[in-house]
Amino acid sequence: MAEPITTDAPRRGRPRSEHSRRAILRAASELLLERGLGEISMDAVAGRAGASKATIYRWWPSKELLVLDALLSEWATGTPPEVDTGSLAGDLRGLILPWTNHLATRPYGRVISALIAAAQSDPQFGEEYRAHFVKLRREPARAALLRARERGEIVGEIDIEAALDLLYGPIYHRLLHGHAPLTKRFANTIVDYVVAALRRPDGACG
Amino acid sequence: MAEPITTDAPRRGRPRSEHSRRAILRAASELLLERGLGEISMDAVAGRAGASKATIYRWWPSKELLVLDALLSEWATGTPPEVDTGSLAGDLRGLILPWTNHLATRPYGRVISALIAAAQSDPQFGEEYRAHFVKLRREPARAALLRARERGEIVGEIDIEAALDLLYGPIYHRLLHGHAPLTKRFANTIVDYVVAALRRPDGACG
DNA sequence: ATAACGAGACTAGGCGTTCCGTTTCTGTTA
DNA sequence: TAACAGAAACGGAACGCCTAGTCTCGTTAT
Repeated sequence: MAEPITTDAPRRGRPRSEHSRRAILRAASELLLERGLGEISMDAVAGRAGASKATIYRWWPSKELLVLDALLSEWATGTPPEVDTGSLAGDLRGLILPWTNHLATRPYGRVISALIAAAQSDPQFGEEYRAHFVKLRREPARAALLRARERGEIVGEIDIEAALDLLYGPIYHRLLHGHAPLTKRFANTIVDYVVAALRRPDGACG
Repeated sequence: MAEPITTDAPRRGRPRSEHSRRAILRAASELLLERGLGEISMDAVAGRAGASKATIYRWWPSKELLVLDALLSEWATGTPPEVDTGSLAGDLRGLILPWTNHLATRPYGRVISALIAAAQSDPQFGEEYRAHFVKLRREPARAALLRARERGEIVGEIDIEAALDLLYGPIYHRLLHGHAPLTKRFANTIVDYVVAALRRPDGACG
């Protein structure tokens, strides 16, 4: 995102300052944690980073995309480790528990909700956000569901996409609405419910 | 919200203009549907309503609370009809399907997400939002779950709050993230999953 | 020669406030 | 009954303050 062009030939002129790049991302990340997205200004980011706003806009097209880059760079929200525990419940727990803990211990809520709000009116940003924050999370869970189906742990006609929403939706719901705490116990309960729902999608027994 | 004081004695001075009040709420609601919350301005609301900003701020303390009042007044998001169909699936379907349809046919997403974002940094507004948009929806569903437990349709130790999140979370998830469509089929699938999960919370049979 | 850098002025626009002259009510006095 | 004074709301418009994003300038590194 920050480097739209990648050329092998040496560039002419003064090269980009790696020091500034890191300072800007760090400042954006710090301010994001202290306040929310709507409560920080580009002037504040520039001031804390010791950079000028011109430099920021030279490399990032908007505040939202700078913030997205800062999150991806500093918060280490990379692909979760994909472990195969041999059971659907174990696989899902391995995905959901660390992530839920991450969400609950940092002021993610206000940041994520501001990103979602920004995504509503800026389709390009929305696509970028979904690719990094939503789809990246869904794929390991989708793989776990497919493994469970191959093992015969879940049977019948399963709506995989709906099952993924059943898993992640409740977590996001509590994160964004804050009507109840986002505890480890809650995450475990959701995983239990999801597994139970998929084992008997029609509620029958036998 | 608009009438902080309710006195029976007639007030002195010029009374509040009901015409202006309605015009302001109508203008706010219309602009909200055409654009989002972040894309409308108080000047635009005042202009369309033929009112002055001073009048708006005379009765509503902020843009967010004006919008909340406009939604509650114009969008008729009253308490859903509480029907007792005799089965948990029927009760939940009666609650979820009309609401999902409502969300899908109007540009609710961008508005709701902006409200959620505003709620993150304004606790007082957040409480107001949750009371009207979240708690109001949860209570009939909670009642349906309790009826099902009394009937013996669901047994064992049920985490009612988590079950409500399992029901509403996926809907909000698709509404806000837009990674998949919010169809009637999806809502039905979620209800089926929830009922299946609650019948066998531990996944066992027998 | 080229291009990025920091500093800072600048534009454009939004929220919320304040002042102004006017309008519409109530309460009092003649 | 009629006039008048006070109270409070009204529309219009300007204003202060803040923020996103642009632009210019002199400087610095390749």
